[in-house]
Amino acid sequence: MNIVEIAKLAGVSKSTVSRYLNDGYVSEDASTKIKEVIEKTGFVPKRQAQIMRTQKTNLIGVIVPKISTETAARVVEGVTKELSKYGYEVLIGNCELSIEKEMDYLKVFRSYQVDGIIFMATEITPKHYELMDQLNVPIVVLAQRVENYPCIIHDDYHASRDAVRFLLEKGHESIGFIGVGEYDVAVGVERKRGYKDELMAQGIAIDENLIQIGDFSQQSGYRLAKELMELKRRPTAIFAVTDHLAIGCMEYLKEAGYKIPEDISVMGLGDTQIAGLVTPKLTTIHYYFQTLGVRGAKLLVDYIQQGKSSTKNCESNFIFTYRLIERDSV
Amino acid sequence: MNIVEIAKLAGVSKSTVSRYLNDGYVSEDASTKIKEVIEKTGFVPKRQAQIMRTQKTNLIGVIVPKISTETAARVVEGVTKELSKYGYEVLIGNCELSIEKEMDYLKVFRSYQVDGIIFMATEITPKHYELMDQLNVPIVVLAQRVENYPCIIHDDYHASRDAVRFLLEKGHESIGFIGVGEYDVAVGVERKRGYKDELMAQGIAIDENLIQIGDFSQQSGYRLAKELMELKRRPTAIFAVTDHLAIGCMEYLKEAGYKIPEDISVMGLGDTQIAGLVTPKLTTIHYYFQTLGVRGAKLLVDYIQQGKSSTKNCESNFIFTYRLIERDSV
DNA sequence: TTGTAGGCGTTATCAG
DNA sequence: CTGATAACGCCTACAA
Repeated sequence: MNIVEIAKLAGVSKSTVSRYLNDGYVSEDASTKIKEVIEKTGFVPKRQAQIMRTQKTNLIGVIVPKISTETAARVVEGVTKELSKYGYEVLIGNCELSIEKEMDYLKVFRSYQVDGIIFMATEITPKHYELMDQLNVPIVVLAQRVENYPCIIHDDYHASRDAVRFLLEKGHESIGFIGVGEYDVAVGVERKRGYKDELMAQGIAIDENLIQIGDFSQQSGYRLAKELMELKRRPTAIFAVTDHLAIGCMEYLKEAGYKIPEDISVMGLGDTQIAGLVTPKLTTIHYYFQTLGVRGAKLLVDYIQQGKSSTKNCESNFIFTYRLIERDSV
Repeated sequence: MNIVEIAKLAGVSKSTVSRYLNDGYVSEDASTKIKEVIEKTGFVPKRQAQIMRTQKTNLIGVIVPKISTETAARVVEGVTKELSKYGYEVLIGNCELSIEKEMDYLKVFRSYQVDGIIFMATEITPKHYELMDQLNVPIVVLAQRVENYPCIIHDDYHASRDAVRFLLEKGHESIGFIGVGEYDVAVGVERKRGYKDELMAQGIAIDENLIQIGDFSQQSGYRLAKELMELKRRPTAIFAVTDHLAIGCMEYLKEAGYKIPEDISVMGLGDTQIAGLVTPKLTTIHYYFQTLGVRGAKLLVDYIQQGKSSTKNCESNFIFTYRLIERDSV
């Protein structure tokens, strides 16, 4: 069923049907006739053909590291919600933590001629840059700072400093750190930098033994907490760079018979759902992931509406604020 | 940049380029020449034009009630993972719990001529059926039983019975029930039916006071637990139809000074991430959401490969099993 | 092995 | 206000 058949049935030309569907610059007679036929047949114009003609897909590609991750899901929630306001559809690229897949989706999205791309990144390699540069479509990067492209991120450095300062103010001087590898700049580099800088700013020497690095898993938090507590000079508080790590950390501590926060304090970062559900409730820093998604989507839409064919060198980097949530683990 | 320009630069006809891109039935001379040009220009054939010609979009529409929900995210993880194996791209329809939006996406997906639809449903209305019937595309429904269409669901009825039986076997005879409205058949109807049937099967009379119905929120669990505990004839165990409700329930119980499971037992259903993280760890029933997504995707792909233009009356309903996870709350 | 020509379903331009 | 006609970029007979 296509526009020509509708035209035939309604006894008009296909241009008239097309006009009816778009500007509506059609006589009443023709209108009612066409309307009738369309309703009877359940005709819907094909987007592919429209796209072919107009070169506007109304498609946005969204790349996420892993959709079943709470943070990614929240970001996507925000992105889709905002985008649907503007009539965009979302092509989702779930990368299952594979960098190859990120590249693949970048390419696939190009072939689908998406109007724009939201890229929730973890690690950005030179190859990413190369691809992004030849993409010719507005791109907004989320949750990771990136050179030459607009990005929206949380202020990891200051969030981390604030967390440490909070612990310091509570009287802790020996603060263990559970982090992740530096390939992830936001989580691995910035949050560690915040930790160190805050300690130094308060005149406390960095004890490298207190700095433990693992991966993102809960087990990692568990294991590193053990390391920390088996040190001769044990910390009185532990700051983990994600809630997940903090939960793993608490799991070990509870098993080992420590009372939280009496014997040792624990602090996380991110304020995922579980933070308010564990016992004791985790003191952490709230990150506005959904809002991040909303803002990222809005920014992308702005670029598209400005007719930009690339956002390279559009260095409008937004840094999101955060909020310290005091619960029961410190 | 299109196939004609490439042809011109390579000194061949556009059909040769097209062949190079597809079957590859091209002389070596031409091949190397074309390859060179494509690499230099970074040309990528446009999907829209291909689709136009081939009428195959390689697009699958996925409708979810709310993507930031852990269950939905897990299902989508499975769906996207499986679909990407077969080279499909995913258009995501995040409905933010609005039935209108479900309809909208059904329509949008039709206009994009998706090759198939995965529909993670909550409530299915006659209007849904009407739309689905005229869609002319394979549809697989997930997590909700639906007439006339293939669907994959968890065995809510038996899961619920098993949960109750477990409680019974632990010596509880007065079991409170926290449920949700019947508009959601899987969660609202089936799980309640399981509860009642198991009690009756064991010769225990149904006490309607022990059956409390609310919404899906944690607060609902909290509030209904309160109702239950203020009853004259208090239950010694509570079965909540979702983990979330169970968590809310536990929250109230702990606040009110009850010891779990000494004073009262709590059981959930779903085994979301938090279940293993709360204190005490929640005894619940594990649901395989990601696998459900995988299987749903596979089934859809099968239908597509069979060339079905509709899955109406393809009543291949799969019922997924589940697993009772015994933790510390019973 | 290659090129020519036609068409997929729209929208946009331009006369009428 | 309406209709004919030419694209959009690709694939695919068919002929050479």
